[in-house]
Amino acid sequence: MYALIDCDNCFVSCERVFRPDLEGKPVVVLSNNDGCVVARSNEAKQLGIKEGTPFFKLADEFPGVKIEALSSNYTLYGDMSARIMAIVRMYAPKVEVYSIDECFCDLTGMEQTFDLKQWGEDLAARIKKWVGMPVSIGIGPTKTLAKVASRYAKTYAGYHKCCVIDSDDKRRKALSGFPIGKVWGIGRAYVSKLESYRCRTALDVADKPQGWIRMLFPLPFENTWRELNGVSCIDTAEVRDKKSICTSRSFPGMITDREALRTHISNYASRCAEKLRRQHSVCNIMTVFIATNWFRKDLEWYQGMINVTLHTASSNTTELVTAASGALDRLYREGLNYKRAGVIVSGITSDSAVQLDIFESDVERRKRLDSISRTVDGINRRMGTETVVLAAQQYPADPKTGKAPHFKDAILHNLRTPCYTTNLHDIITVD
DNA sequence: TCTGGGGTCCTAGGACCC
DNA sequence: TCTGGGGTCCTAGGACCC
Repeated sequence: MYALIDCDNCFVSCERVFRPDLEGKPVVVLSNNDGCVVARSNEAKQLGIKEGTPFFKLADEFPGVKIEALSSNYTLYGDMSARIMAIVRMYAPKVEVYSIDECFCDLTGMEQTFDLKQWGEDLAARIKKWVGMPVSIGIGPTKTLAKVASRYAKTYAGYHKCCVIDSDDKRRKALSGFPIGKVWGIGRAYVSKLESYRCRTALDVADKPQGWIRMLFPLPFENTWRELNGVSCIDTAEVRDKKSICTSRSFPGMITDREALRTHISNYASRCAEKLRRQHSVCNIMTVFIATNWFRKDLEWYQGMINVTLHTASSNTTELVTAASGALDRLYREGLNYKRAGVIVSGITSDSAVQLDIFESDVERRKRLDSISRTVDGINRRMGTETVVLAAQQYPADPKTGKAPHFKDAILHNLRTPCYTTNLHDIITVD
């Protein structure tokens, strides 16, 4: 059996722990640059606010409605998430953190000693009490069915935050009331295809013969079908190294200047290098892209993407920033208004087995650069991110303060709440 | 005026090889 | 007139997830 522990409206609930005044109100949390709605409270969902709605459209779409909007505060959400996962690990031996707001537990063998329904209810109550986060727990013989169960636990108060599917009767009953589009692994495109075959509920799909599924759908869909029928085939993944790592941003305004773009690209490359080193990896392919604003139909649209192959796989900041900077020069076109850019690294392997380039002329230089990057990581860990950066990463100084702004401040977040749990200056006071 | 960021896997098609 | 069969690698794009 598998359990899925899923936070209810995670980002909104994190904020409400420290802002009880937000209880009962429609609350939304916004993406970077306060762009789109990425999380909604139940009240906001009931109003009909859709995920992904641009923030600036909310006022038009819901005139006269008071909606509380907050910038996203990933430092806070990440810390709250870590606390929740720590509690789950006290309850189950095998935990797979699936995303910031959910995790799977492999409950194999626990059925014999635990009443799983009670186990789930206790865990949900514990998380609520210790962290303040409401969670819903679904338990079933496959991960997909655990997901189905968690949705029932979330929707109906009668389940006391935990729903268990532990018999074929319960499975069929749960699936017969479950819209096909809510099934894990079935998105928009499959829904319209399935509907054309009169499949509306999850049970309609589950009851189709395997040959029919195989003929009409790609391979991964067959796994979903099996899982709906109680055959587990999505196993608990151990924590794996990333196969690709991306750092990209949209800009608050638009950028035309090549050097301003270069500063951003350098920071993305540097951040990718950090992420690589954190998982003890190196990469030998780098993709750099820049794009203008897709939504501005009045301006020229351009999207450019370039792959760079590194002769020797690397994770040091200097080499990756140099590569990215060179790519930018090949991509850049004069006179355009750029809105988005990013760096993706792939061809990722372990840093313990780097194949050196036969023509590498200066192996010592490479070693020095790697060692500098490791030292900088250490300083930034102790003293705060971006304490030390390459000159290429530095933004022009603010004329008023004389200080160079940080990369992390290059995005807008006007409605940001404090980092209550990670910054001593932000700790809440009680009068 | 203002429209996010980070992943995975699969497939189709083209270039190339024998 | 009639033009095979078997691969690899790469890229672009689409599907899905959070």
